[in-house]
Amino acid sequence: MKIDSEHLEILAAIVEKGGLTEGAEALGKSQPSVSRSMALLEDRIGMPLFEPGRRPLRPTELGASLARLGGRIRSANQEASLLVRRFRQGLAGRLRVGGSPIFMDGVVASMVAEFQTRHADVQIDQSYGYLDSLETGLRNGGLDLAILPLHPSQVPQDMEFAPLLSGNNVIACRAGHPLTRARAITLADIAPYAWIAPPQNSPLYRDLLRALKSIGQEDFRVNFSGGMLASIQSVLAGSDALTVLPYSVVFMSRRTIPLEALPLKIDHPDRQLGLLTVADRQGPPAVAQFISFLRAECERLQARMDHDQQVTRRRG
Amino acid sequence: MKIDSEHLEILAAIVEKGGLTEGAEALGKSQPSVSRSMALLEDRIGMPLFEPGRRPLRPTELGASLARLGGRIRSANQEASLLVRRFRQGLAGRLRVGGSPIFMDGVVASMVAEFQTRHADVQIDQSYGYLDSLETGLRNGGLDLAILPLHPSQVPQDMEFAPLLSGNNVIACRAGHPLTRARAITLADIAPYAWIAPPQNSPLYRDLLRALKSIGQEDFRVNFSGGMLASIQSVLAGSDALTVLPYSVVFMSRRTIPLEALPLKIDHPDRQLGLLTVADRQGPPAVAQFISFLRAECERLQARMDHDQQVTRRRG
DNA sequence: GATGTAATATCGCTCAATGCTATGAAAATA
DNA sequence: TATTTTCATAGCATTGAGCGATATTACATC
Repeated sequence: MKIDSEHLEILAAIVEKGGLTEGAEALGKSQPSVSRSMALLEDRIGMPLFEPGRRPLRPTELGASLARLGGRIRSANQEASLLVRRFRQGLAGRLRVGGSPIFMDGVVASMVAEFQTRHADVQIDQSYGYLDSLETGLRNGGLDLAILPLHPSQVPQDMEFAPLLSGNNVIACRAGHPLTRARAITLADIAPYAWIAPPQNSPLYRDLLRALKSIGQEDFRVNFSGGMLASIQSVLAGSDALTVLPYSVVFMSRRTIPLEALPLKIDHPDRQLGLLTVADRQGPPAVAQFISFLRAECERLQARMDHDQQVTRRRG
Repeated sequence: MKIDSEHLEILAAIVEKGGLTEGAEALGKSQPSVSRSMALLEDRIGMPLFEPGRRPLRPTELGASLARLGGRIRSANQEASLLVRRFRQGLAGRLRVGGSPIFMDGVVASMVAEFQTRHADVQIDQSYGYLDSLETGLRNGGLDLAILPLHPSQVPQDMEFAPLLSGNNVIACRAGHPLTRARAITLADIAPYAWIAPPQNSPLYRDLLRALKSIGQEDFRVNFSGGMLASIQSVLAGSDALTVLPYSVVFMSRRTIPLEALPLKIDHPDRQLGLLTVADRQGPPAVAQFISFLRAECERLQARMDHDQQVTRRRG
């Protein structure tokens, strides 16, 4: 025999409030409605739930026991309502974000930290990849969101790209690197130093090649490769090696890792770091929350970077 | 916004069984029914519960979370069903029993112990009283059952009395008491010994007076009064005092307390120890269980007592 | 790919349950 | 006893659950 959970919840409210009328009020129902519900329940289980002929309706032993269970049901139900509300507001849920490694590690991760301090119940699953894998991830539903540098022409069919930051790269080195003391840097100045190479298949690696080509350096020596950002930062900080990084990454790293960008104009690709999403799919609300958060954060970051560059330029 | 608990239960079943069809089967409902229920729930909360376009229907993050809560509701509901079933069979519940002190302590308590080893979930609230207080207790619903010695003419209006044991009293003393060695006891033999008196307002006290009168002893000395059975037993066992007790109490006590009944015919009242209940009220099923249990136990006890008395008589 | 199979969604229908207001009955309180 | 409070019942409209029949869609297998 299956008992209607709704009935148990009503019973719990009545017992808790100490009377049918008050219970009905607490439930937002009319008194006759709950009265009839209880009569039906008593009929079904074939036993009295309330002591007969007592006016402030008092439960029998069985009624009290069932009310306890009804209370458990009620609390589970309330928790469910709460959960739904939080999900709707994007304050709970899971979020699968994929992106290019350097940018995710160097910029996005700290924003994730900030986001999670505000929305503690949003779980973020991060993964790494470049355009191809991210695109398929978005298409098959394995990703809600991709973050990567992209040229407008590269945006796949049926997808939307929202720029977050300018994608210009710089040549990075440790703070206090000999080259930072030079007023104007020539090809000959750079030649002696070894390079840290990003992953071979990364756009950043192609950027490195292009950048060096643009300043006339065709031949270069690589002394470290294959590392993710944390490794690159360590090698960079502990040696005189050079590498190519998005300016935003260098900028964000300054607090903890003493890096500098060489004041050297390099040919940077016409790309922007941004968000790639499937066009007509909004996914869980937490995605929208995260996106708007990211945009706001990046806007602030961009402003700080612009301001910083102006100051540097004026000084230089 | 209130979520239908039934929907959460259905969701839990679907997620647990890994598919809508199997979930429906487990719930004993048709597949279209649960499909529509889920569609309705999705409509209400305004968010998808299942990943779109997956054929062995897989829950979204939200769906899985709600399913967990649905599981809690389901288990509470099942527990409720179980509870009702146990109540109906009299295997659970609360039982308020009142009775005359000596008999409750000396006979009923050990039967309660036996009853509870079989029906662990029946809680028994025992109280003490005599006819008047027991009757009002039964009438106002404070008692489910009364156990006391009663003469048929004393049975109140609208109540039923079911005899359990013969109510004859005996003069009790410690085993090895000097009087037990006498072949025939005379009034002069008894005269020197002090008496333990039951409570002044108890029927047993009146029985004591009557018994002594019947054997011609008008004057007697009381050296202990006011004690409940455990005290009486201790005083009895540790001294040469005498008292009047129902034979059944002496009989039941023999195992632990070495008592004997004097082979002396006393005028015992025409009463029987039995159950008093309100006529047209069956109360909780546990009452019926307990009553039938008591009757069986007392029948066995009566048989043992009869047998024992025959043997004693033959020997004596 | 094409096709067959299994899983799910939709439709049309009936019936049970819930909702309300109005009102009656009974217990508690004065 | 009179009055108030509290619960039960009646009547009626609406919603949702239930079913079978059937359409649709994803997955599997060739």
